Amino acid sequence: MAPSPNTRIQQKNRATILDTALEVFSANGFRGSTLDQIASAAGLSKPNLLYYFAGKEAIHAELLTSLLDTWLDPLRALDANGDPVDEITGYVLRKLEMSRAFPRESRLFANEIVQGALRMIDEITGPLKTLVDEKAAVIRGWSEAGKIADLDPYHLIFSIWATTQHYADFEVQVRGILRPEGDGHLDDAADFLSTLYRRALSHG
Amino acid sequence: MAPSPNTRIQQKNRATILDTALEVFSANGFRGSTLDQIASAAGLSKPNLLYYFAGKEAIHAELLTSLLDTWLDPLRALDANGDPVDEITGYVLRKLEMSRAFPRESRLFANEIVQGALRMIDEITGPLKTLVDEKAAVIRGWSEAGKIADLDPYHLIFSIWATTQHYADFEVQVRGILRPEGDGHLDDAADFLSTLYRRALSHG
DNA sequence: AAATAGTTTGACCAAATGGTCAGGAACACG
DNA sequence: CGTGTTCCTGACCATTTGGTCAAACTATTT
Repeated sequence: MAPSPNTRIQQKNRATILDTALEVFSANGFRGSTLDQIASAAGLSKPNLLYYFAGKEAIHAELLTSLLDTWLDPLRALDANGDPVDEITGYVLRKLEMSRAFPRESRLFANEIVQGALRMIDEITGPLKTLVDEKAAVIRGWSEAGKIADLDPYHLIFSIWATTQHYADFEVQVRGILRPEGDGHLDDAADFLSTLYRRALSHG
Repeated sequence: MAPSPNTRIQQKNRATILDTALEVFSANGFRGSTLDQIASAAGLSKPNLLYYFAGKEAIHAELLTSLLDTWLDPLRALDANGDPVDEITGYVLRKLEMSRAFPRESRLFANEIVQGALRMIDEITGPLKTLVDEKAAVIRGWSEAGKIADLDPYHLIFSIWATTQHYADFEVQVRGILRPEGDGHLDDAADFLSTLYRRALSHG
């Protein structure tokens, strides 16, 4: 089990391990990553790594649970009292910024969910579903009040997840086709997506 | 190496192996799948499996190359001479049907691309990019002729890939939130997506 | 039926991998 | 300084896994 004290060394090494593990897991998936790989990339020996974490699963689990919260912040910020179209396009842009700033986190989740989300299913059917249900109700309210076009709110949210996370999860493909330098293509994506949703949501 | 003859037994067993391997690889990723797993699921012994294929990589490679072609058919069918909005929404719906009919293929690719597409990078920067460039030019032509709204054609194509494949790749998440029985939610997705793109593309 | 070609398997192997453990090194503190 | 605690490591282990091989078995052909 994890050591009880919380010294400077503990904090530093645990942080290093988690950051390195995020790098490795997001690039290779859980089974594609090895403890040796994580340990050596973190500049630690394998036994030392296992001094800080109970095992491979424990590191992975800690990453998943600690990062999911941050991942959902953009949706939480969707404000029922704001301007409907601005709120939704704002959500789109915040989510896209997450893909720019935290591509590793996005791929960590993508790896997990594509393979059946064995280790996340409770989070999905629990807190995630609750949050989505709540925000979907808000969006449905806007539709029914005639403030935005009539679109299924759940599928709207799915489409926002899909289009924004695509730039992180499928980055290699995007880069292979656009051949961009740096991440300027994400600015184009921001233009495209805000136009797409603005046009689709606004009443003609 | 693979045996040269092409007997009935060969055809049957190779087909069985490929189908089983698709099942296993798409559910667990390359490194998450084992030869024993594939062999026993296919009802064969491991050495017998390796009588038909040179190795794990060979099976995986054959799946990737042989399925990519089918995967791109919907985009190939986009017709420069058709009605622009109908062509694009038709493409969206064909792609969504692929997610319904071939979710395993979708997840096979998703697994691969999320992890850097090491084994597919040539296909991406080659044939795939060529096809996308060609169709993007068609769409750009429609924009410039004022037949559809002015939207970046590359990001439009990315958004179509993202939104449609989402239902296959992230199926667990979609099901966790919608809790649908069967695949009726894909009909709702079809409605949603055709409305979304129709509204965004149409003028006025 | 004999000969040939094609198919299947049990036994085996080397490498990789997650994990353990006893002891040593570094550190904190009275 | 001495002592207890925290941190780190080399050596080791069991299991898994991709792959091999010789031998046996089953078609197919002549």
